[in-house]
Amino acid sequence: MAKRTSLKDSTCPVARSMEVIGDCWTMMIIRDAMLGARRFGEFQKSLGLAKNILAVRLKALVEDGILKLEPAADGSAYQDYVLTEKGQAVHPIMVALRQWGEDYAFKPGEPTTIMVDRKTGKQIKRLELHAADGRLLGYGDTTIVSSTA
Amino acid sequence: MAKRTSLKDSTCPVARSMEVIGDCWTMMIIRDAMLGARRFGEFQKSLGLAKNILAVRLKALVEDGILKLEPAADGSAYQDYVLTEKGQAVHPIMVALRQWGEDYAFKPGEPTTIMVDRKTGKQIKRLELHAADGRLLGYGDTTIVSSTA
DNA sequence: ACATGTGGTTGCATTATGAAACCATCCGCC
DNA sequence: GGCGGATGGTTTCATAATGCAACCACATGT
Repeated sequence: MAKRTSLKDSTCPVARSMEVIGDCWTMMIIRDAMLGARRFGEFQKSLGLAKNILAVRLKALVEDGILKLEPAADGSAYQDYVLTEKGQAVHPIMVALRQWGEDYAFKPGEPTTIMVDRKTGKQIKRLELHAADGRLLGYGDTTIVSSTA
Repeated sequence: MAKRTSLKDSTCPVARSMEVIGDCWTMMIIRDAMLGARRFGEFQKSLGLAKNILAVRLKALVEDGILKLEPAADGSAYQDYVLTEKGQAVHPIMVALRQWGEDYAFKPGEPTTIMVDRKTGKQIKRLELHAADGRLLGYGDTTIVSSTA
C-alpha cells in the first residue's frame, strides 16, 4: 500500500504541525483567510485551484479547528469560513515563511508583497529568537530535549 | 493532466517558501539536519521513510541550495548532507512550527520535545512579532501591501 | 418564472507516494 | 587481495492524491 505516512503521533511538535498545515494549498488558504477571504468562491478565485481540492482542504481545516463556519456576514444564506484562534495563531509561522521567502526566493527588485504594521504602514521587524534571559539566539544556539514534564 | 500546481512564480513569498519547504518529509529532513544528521542512512533510520522518497527529497534540497554535499566528516569515501546558510535560515520557521504544535497539537502532559537554549538549558522564549518601533504586534495588527521597491 | 451566481460533488486521467526487491560501491578484516 | 556486511542508492509495481471538466442543488436577482 502507498498510504501517505502519518506523523500525527510523532512526539515532535514540528511533525504534528506539518501534518496539519504542511500543505501548500492549506497554507495558502490560511494566508488568504488572514487577508480577509471568507467565502468558498473568494478562495477559489484567489488561488485558482480546483474546486474539489479546495472543498477537501476547507473541510479538513474546519475539522482541525483552524477554520470555522459561521453565517455569512452579508446576511445571505451562505456561510463564511473564518479563522479560529488556533488559526490566527498560525500567524507567526506565516511571518517566518514570508521572511525566508523574501530572503531566498526573490531576485533583487523582483515584485513581491511585504507585511507592514497596520498602524504605521511601516515594514515589520524581523522575527528574532531569544533566550529566556533575553539573549538573542542564532542557529546553533539551541538544542532539543525531551520534555520531562 | 494532473500535474501538481507550481507556485514558484507567485509574487507572495509565503507561496514560494511553501513550494520549496512545504512538504512534510522535506521539513523533517531539515529538522533532523539541524539536530545533527548528515548521512543518508541517518535520515532514513530517523524518519523511517522509503529510501526512494528520501533520495528524491535530498536531491531537491541540494538543488534548492538548502543542503549541500561535502566529503564525509569521518574521512570515508561517502558524502555528508549539511545545511547551507539558506538551510540554517529555516530555523525561525522551525521554531514557529514547533511552538504552534506545542500549543495546539498536544494534550497537556503528553510526552514531547522542547527547544532549549544550549548554554543555559532553559526553554527558549516564544517568538514575538514586533513593529519597526518595537511595539508588540498581534494577529490583525499587520497587513500586506505590494512592494514598491 | 427564469437566468445566473454560489458552493459544491462526481468521474476519470495523470502524477506522486511508498514498500520491497535489487544493485553498485565502500569498508573492515583476514 | 578476497570475502561479508554496511552504505547509498535505483527500479518495479501497486495504491493514493491531484486536477480538470462536467454536472448538480440551491439561492438570489429581475
